[in-house]
Amino acid sequence: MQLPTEAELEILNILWALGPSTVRDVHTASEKDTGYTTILKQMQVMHEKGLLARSEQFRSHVYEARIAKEQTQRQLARNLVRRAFDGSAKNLVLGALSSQKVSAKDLAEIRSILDEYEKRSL
Amino acid sequence: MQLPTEAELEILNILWALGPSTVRDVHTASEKDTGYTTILKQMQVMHEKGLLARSEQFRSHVYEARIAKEQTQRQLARNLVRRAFDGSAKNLVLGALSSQKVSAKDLAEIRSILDEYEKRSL
DNA sequence: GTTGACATACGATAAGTGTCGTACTAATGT
DNA sequence: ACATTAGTACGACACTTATCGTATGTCAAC
Repeated sequence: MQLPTEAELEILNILWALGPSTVRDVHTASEKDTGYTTILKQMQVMHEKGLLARSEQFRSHVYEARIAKEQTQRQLARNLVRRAFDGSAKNLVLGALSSQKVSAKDLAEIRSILDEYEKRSL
Repeated sequence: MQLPTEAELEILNILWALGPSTVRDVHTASEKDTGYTTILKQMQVMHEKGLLARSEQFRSHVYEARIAKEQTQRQLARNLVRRAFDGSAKNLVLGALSSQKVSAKDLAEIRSILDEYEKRSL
Protein backbone atom coordinates (compact mmCIF):
# COMPACT_ATOMS: atom_id res chain seq x y z
CA MET A 1 0.00 0.00 0.00
CA GLN A 2 1.31 3.40 -0.92
CA LEU A 3 1.58 6.31 1.47
CA PRO A 4 -0.87 9.19 1.22
CA THR A 5 0.32 12.49 -0.22
CA GLU A 6 0.12 15.79 1.59
CA ALA A 7 -3.36 16.68 0.37
CA GLU A 8 -4.57 13.12 0.81
CA LEU A 9 -3.44 13.07 4.39
CA GLU A 10 -5.39 16.26 4.99
CA ILE A 11 -8.52 14.55 3.71
CA LEU A 12 -7.83 11.40 5.69
CA ASN A 13 -7.48 13.44 8.86
CA ILE A 14 -10.90 14.93 8.28
CA LEU A 15 -12.45 11.54 7.56
CA TRP A 16 -10.84 10.02 10.65
CA ALA A 17 -12.33 12.82 12.71
CA LEU A 18 -15.80 12.85 11.14
CA GLY A 19 -16.25 9.24 10.18
CA PRO A 20 -17.98 8.38 6.87
CA SER A 21 -18.70 11.63 5.08
CA THR A 22 -19.73 13.13 1.79
CA VAL A 23 -17.49 15.31 -0.30
CA ARG A 24 -19.56 18.23 0.87
CA ASP A 25 -18.86 17.38 4.50
CA VAL A 26 -15.14 17.17 3.90
CA HIS A 27 -15.09 20.36 1.91
CA THR A 28 -16.96 22.18 4.64
CA ALA A 29 -14.71 20.83 7.34
CA SER A 30 -11.52 21.70 5.47
CA GLU A 31 -9.76 24.80 6.65
CA LYS A 32 -8.05 25.45 3.37
CA ASP A 33 -10.19 27.19 0.78
CA THR A 34 -9.74 24.82 -2.10
CA GLY A 35 -12.66 24.47 -4.50
CA TYR A 36 -15.33 21.86 -4.05
CA THR A 37 -14.45 20.02 -7.24
CA THR A 38 -10.82 19.86 -6.16
CA ILE A 39 -11.74 17.92 -3.06
CA LEU A 40 -14.15 15.81 -5.10
CA LYS A 41 -11.49 14.92 -7.61
CA GLN A 42 -8.97 14.09 -4.92
CA MET A 43 -11.39 11.83 -3.16
CA GLN A 44 -12.22 10.10 -6.44
CA VAL A 45 -8.52 9.50 -7.02
CA MET A 46 -8.11 8.24 -3.48
CA HIS A 47 -10.99 5.87 -4.08
CA GLU A 48 -9.30 4.56 -7.23
CA LYS A 49 -6.11 4.10 -5.27
CA GLY A 50 -7.98 2.13 -2.66
CA LEU A 51 -7.45 4.65 0.11
CA LEU A 52 -11.16 5.34 0.48
CA ALA A 53 -14.22 3.16 0.44
CA ARG A 54 -17.28 4.57 -1.28
CA SER A 55 -20.95 3.83 -0.98
CA GLU A 56 -24.03 5.34 -2.54
CA GLN A 57 -26.48 7.19 -0.40
CA PHE A 58 -29.41 8.97 -1.97
CA ARG A 59 -27.90 11.12 -4.65
CA SER A 60 -24.44 11.45 -3.23
CA HIS A 61 -21.49 9.31 -2.27
CA VAL A 62 -20.32 8.58 1.22
CA TYR A 63 -16.60 8.06 1.61
CA GLU A 64 -14.73 6.38 4.39
CA ALA A 65 -11.04 5.88 5.09
CA ARG A 66 -9.98 2.32 4.35
CA ILE A 67 -6.90 2.51 6.50
CA ALA A 68 -6.93 3.10 10.21
CA LYS A 69 -5.33 6.22 11.53
CA GLU A 70 -2.89 4.42 13.79
CA GLN A 71 -1.78 2.09 11.06
CA THR A 72 -1.14 4.97 8.70
CA GLN A 73 0.77 6.81 11.38
CA ARG A 74 2.91 3.77 11.97
CA GLN A 75 3.64 3.43 8.28
CA LEU A 76 4.56 7.07 7.96
CA ALA A 77 6.82 6.81 10.98
CA ARG A 78 8.44 3.66 9.64
CA ASN A 79 8.94 5.27 6.26
CA LEU A 80 10.60 8.31 7.77
CA VAL A 81 12.81 6.18 9.98
CA ARG A 82 13.98 4.25 6.98
CA ARG A 83 14.56 7.26 4.75
CA ALA A 84 16.10 9.74 7.10
CA PHE A 85 17.05 8.16 10.40
CA ASP A 86 19.34 5.35 9.35
CA GLY A 87 16.64 2.88 10.25
CA SER A 88 16.95 3.79 13.90
CA ALA A 89 13.69 4.49 15.69
CA LYS A 90 15.75 5.86 18.53
CA ASN A 91 16.97 8.69 16.34
CA LEU A 92 13.46 9.54 15.28
CA VAL A 93 12.35 9.68 18.88
CA LEU A 94 15.23 11.99 19.59
CA GLY A 95 14.34 14.11 16.58
CA ALA A 96 10.69 14.28 17.56
CA LEU A 97 11.53 15.34 21.07
CA SER A 98 14.03 17.97 20.04
CA SER A 99 11.73 19.51 17.47
CA GLN A 100 8.61 19.86 19.50
CA LYS A 101 7.25 21.02 22.77
CA VAL A 102 6.56 18.05 24.96
CA SER A 103 4.71 18.51 28.20
CA ALA A 104 5.57 16.82 31.49
CA LYS A 105 2.42 14.81 31.07
CA ASP A 106 3.55 13.67 27.65
CA LEU A 107 6.92 12.72 29.05
CA ALA A 108 5.27 10.58 31.67
CA GLU A 109 3.14 8.94 29.04
CA ILE A 110 6.12 8.26 26.84
CA ARG A 111 7.85 6.66 29.80
CA SER A 112 4.94 4.37 30.42
CA ILE A 113 4.93 3.47 26.75
CA LEU A 114 8.57 2.55 27.05
CA ASP A 115 7.83 0.40 30.08
CA GLU A 116 5.02 -1.28 28.25
CA TYR A 117 7.17 -1.87 25.22
CA GLU A 118 9.94 -3.37 27.30
CA LYS A 119 7.63 -5.64 29.17
CA ARG A 120 5.98 -6.88 26.01
CA SER A 121 9.21 -7.61 24.21
CA LEU A 122 10.69 -9.78 26.94
CA MET B 1 13.71 26.25 3.83
CA GLN B 2 11.95 23.49 1.99
CA LEU B 3 12.21 19.84 2.81
CA PRO B 4 14.22 17.53 0.56
CA THR B 5 12.40 15.09 -1.66
CA GLU B 6 12.91 11.36 -1.61
CA ALA B 7 15.77 11.31 -4.12
CA GLU B 8 17.32 14.41 -2.62
CA LEU B 9 17.38 12.84 0.78
CA GLU B 10 19.16 9.86 -0.70
CA ILE B 11 21.87 12.13 -2.02
CA LEU B 12 22.07 14.07 1.21
CA ASN B 13 22.56 10.86 3.13
CA ILE B 14 25.51 9.97 0.92
CA LEU B 15 27.02 13.41 1.29
CA TRP B 16 26.58 13.35 5.05
CA ALA B 17 28.41 10.03 5.12
CA LEU B 18 31.20 10.90 2.69
CA GLY B 19 31.63 14.58 3.28
CA PRO B 20 32.32 16.90 0.30
CA SER B 21 32.16 14.81 -2.84
CA THR B 22 31.97 14.95 -6.59
CA VAL B 23 29.02 13.75 -8.59
CA ARG B 24 31.11 10.75 -9.54
CA ASP B 25 31.66 9.90 -5.87
CA VAL B 26 27.96 10.11 -5.10
CA HIS B 27 27.02 8.11 -8.15
CA THR B 28 29.49 5.41 -7.22
CA ALA B 29 28.31 5.30 -3.63
CA SER B 30 24.64 5.13 -4.57
CA GLU B 31 23.04 1.73 -4.34
CA LYS B 32 20.36 2.47 -6.86
CA ASP B 33 21.42 2.15 -10.47
CA THR B 34 20.33 5.51 -11.76
CA GLY B 35 22.36 7.03 -14.56
CA TYR B 36 25.25 9.35 -13.93
CA THR B 37 23.58 12.33 -15.53
CA THR B 38 20.50 11.80 -13.41
CA ILE B 39 22.50 12.25 -10.25
CA LEU B 40 24.32 15.16 -11.83
CA LYS B 41 21.08 16.89 -12.71
CA GLN B 42 19.61 16.29 -9.29
CA MET B 43 22.64 17.74 -7.58
CA GLN B 44 22.54 20.75 -9.88
CA VAL B 45 18.93 21.32 -8.95
CA MET B 46 19.74 20.88 -5.29
CA HIS B 47 22.47 23.47 -5.68
CA GLU B 48 20.00 25.89 -7.24
CA LYS B 49 17.63 25.27 -4.38
CA GLY B 50 20.37 26.03 -1.91
CA LEU B 51 20.52 22.54 -0.49
CA LEU B 52 24.09 21.98 -1.63
CA ALA B 53 27.18 24.15 -1.71
CA ARG B 54 29.42 23.82 -4.72
CA SER B 55 33.06 24.60 -5.31
CA GLU B 56 35.34 24.13 -8.27
CA GLN B 57 38.18 21.70 -8.06
CA PHE B 58 40.29 21.00 -11.11
CA ARG B 59 37.83 20.13 -13.81
CA SER B 60 34.99 18.95 -11.62
CA HIS B 61 32.70 20.28 -8.96
CA VAL B 62 32.73 19.34 -5.32
CA TYR B 63 29.38 19.39 -3.57
CA GLU B 64 28.61 19.59 0.10
CA ALA B 65 25.37 19.50 2.07
CA ARG B 66 24.44 22.96 3.30
CA ILE B 67 22.15 21.66 5.99
CA ALA B 68 23.26 19.55 8.88
CA LYS B 69 21.90 16.06 9.17
CA GLU B 70 20.47 16.56 12.64
CA GLN B 71 18.71 19.76 11.66
CA THR B 72 17.16 18.12 8.63
CA GLN B 73 16.05 15.17 10.73
CA ARG B 74 14.44 17.52 13.19
CA GLN B 75 12.60 19.35 10.44
CA LEU B 76 11.38 16.13 8.91
CA ALA B 77 10.21 14.91 12.29
CA ARG B 78 8.48 18.21 13.01
CA ASN B 79 6.81 18.16 9.62
CA LEU B 80 5.51 14.66 10.11
CA VAL B 81 4.27 15.45 13.59
CA ARG B 82 2.36 18.40 12.27
CA ARG B 83 0.88 16.63 9.28
CA ALA B 84 -0.01 13.25 10.67
CA PHE B 85 0.23 13.18 14.43
CA ASP B 86 -2.06 16.01 15.47
CA GLY B 87 0.96 18.04 16.48
CA SER B 88 1.73 15.60 19.27
CA ALA B 89 5.33 14.43 19.47
CA LYS B 90 4.15 11.83 21.91
CA ASN B 91 2.12 10.14 19.22
CA LEU B 92 5.06 10.10 16.87
CA VAL B 93 7.22 8.49 19.53
CA LEU B 94 4.56 5.88 20.00
CA GLY B 95 4.34 5.38 16.26
CA ALA B 96 8.09 5.08 15.89
CA LEU B 97 8.32 2.54 18.66
CA SER B 98 5.45 0.44 17.42
CA SER B 99 6.72 0.32 13.86
CA GLN B 100 10.27 -0.67 14.46
CA LYS B 101 12.53 -2.97 16.34
CA VAL B 102 14.07 -1.16 19.25
CA SER B 103 16.81 -2.80 21.26
CA ALA B 104 17.15 -2.72 25.01
CA LYS B 105 20.14 -0.50 24.55
CA ASP B 106 18.07 1.89 22.47
CA LEU B 107 15.39 1.92 25.13
CA ALA B 108 17.95 2.86 27.73
CA GLU B 109 19.24 5.62 25.51
CA ILE B 110 15.77 6.96 24.90
CA ARG B 111 15.18 7.02 28.62
CA SER B 112 18.32 9.01 29.20
CA ILE B 113 17.23 11.41 26.46
CA LEU B 114 13.95 11.85 28.29
CA ASP B 115 15.78 12.54 31.53
CA GLU B 116 17.98 15.02 29.80
CA TYR B 117 15.01 16.70 28.19
CA GLU B 118 13.16 16.95 31.45
CA LYS B 119 16.13 18.40 33.28
CA ARG B 120 16.76 20.97 30.61
CA SER B 121 13.18 22.17 30.44
CA LEU B 122 12.84 22.85 34.12
C1' DG C 1 47.00 18.87 -33.33
C1' DT C 2 43.92 15.21 -33.12
C1' DT C 3 41.70 11.77 -30.19
C1' DG C 4 39.76 9.91 -26.01
C1' DA C 5 38.17 10.21 -21.49
C1' DC C 6 35.58 12.62 -18.36
C1' DA C 7 33.19 16.58 -16.85
C1' DT C 8 29.21 19.86 -17.21
C1' DA C 9 25.15 21.93 -19.30
C1' DC C 10 20.91 21.65 -21.50
C1' DG C 11 16.80 20.30 -23.19
C1' DA C 12 13.14 16.52 -23.40
C1' DT C 13 10.05 13.20 -21.52
C1' DA C 14 6.92 10.74 -18.57
C1' DA C 15 4.52 10.38 -14.34
C1' DG C 16 2.28 12.29 -10.39
C1' DT C 17 -0.06 16.12 -7.86
C1' DG C 18 -2.98 19.87 -6.97
C1' DT C 19 -6.13 22.76 -8.98
C1' DC C 20 -10.36 24.06 -11.58
C1' DG C 21 -13.93 24.86 -15.24
C1' DT C 22 -17.38 22.87 -17.66
C1' DA C 23 -20.64 19.45 -18.84
C1' DC C 24 -23.89 16.25 -17.49
C1' DT C 25 -27.53 14.12 -14.35
C1' DA C 26 -31.03 13.63 -11.11
C1' DA C 27 -34.13 15.17 -7.45
C1' DT C 28 -36.95 19.30 -5.70
C1' DG C 29 -40.09 23.04 -5.63
C1' DT C 30 -43.32 26.02 -7.77
C1' DA D 1 -43.43 20.82 -17.00
C1' DC D 2 -39.70 23.61 -16.12
C1' DA D 3 -36.16 26.02 -13.62
C1' DT D 4 -33.14 25.58 -9.79
C1' DT D 5 -30.10 23.20 -7.16
C1' DA D 6 -26.72 19.82 -5.64
C1' DG D 7 -24.24 16.23 -7.00
C1' DT D 8 -20.82 13.54 -10.10
C1' DA D 9 -17.68 12.89 -14.05
C1' DC D 10 -14.30 14.41 -17.15
C1' DG D 11 -10.72 16.77 -19.20
C1' DA D 12 -7.27 20.36 -19.00
C1' DC D 13 -3.53 22.93 -17.00
C1' DA D 14 0.58 24.24 -14.48
C1' DC D 15 4.14 22.49 -11.55
C1' DT D 16 7.29 19.31 -9.69
C1' DT D 17 10.06 15.18 -9.76
C1' DA D 18 12.79 11.63 -11.59
C1' DT D 19 15.02 10.22 -15.46
C1' DC D 20 17.98 10.31 -19.40
C1' DG D 21 20.18 11.43 -24.17
C1' DT D 22 22.84 14.48 -26.47
C1' DA D 23 25.80 18.33 -27.01
C1' DT D 24 29.61 20.85 -25.60
C1' DG D 25 33.92 21.89 -23.21
C1' DT D 26 38.59 20.75 -21.51
C1' DC D 27 42.65 18.41 -20.12
C1' DA D 28 46.15 14.82 -21.24
C1' DA D 29 48.60 11.86 -24.11
C1' DC D 30 50.06 10.12 -28.18
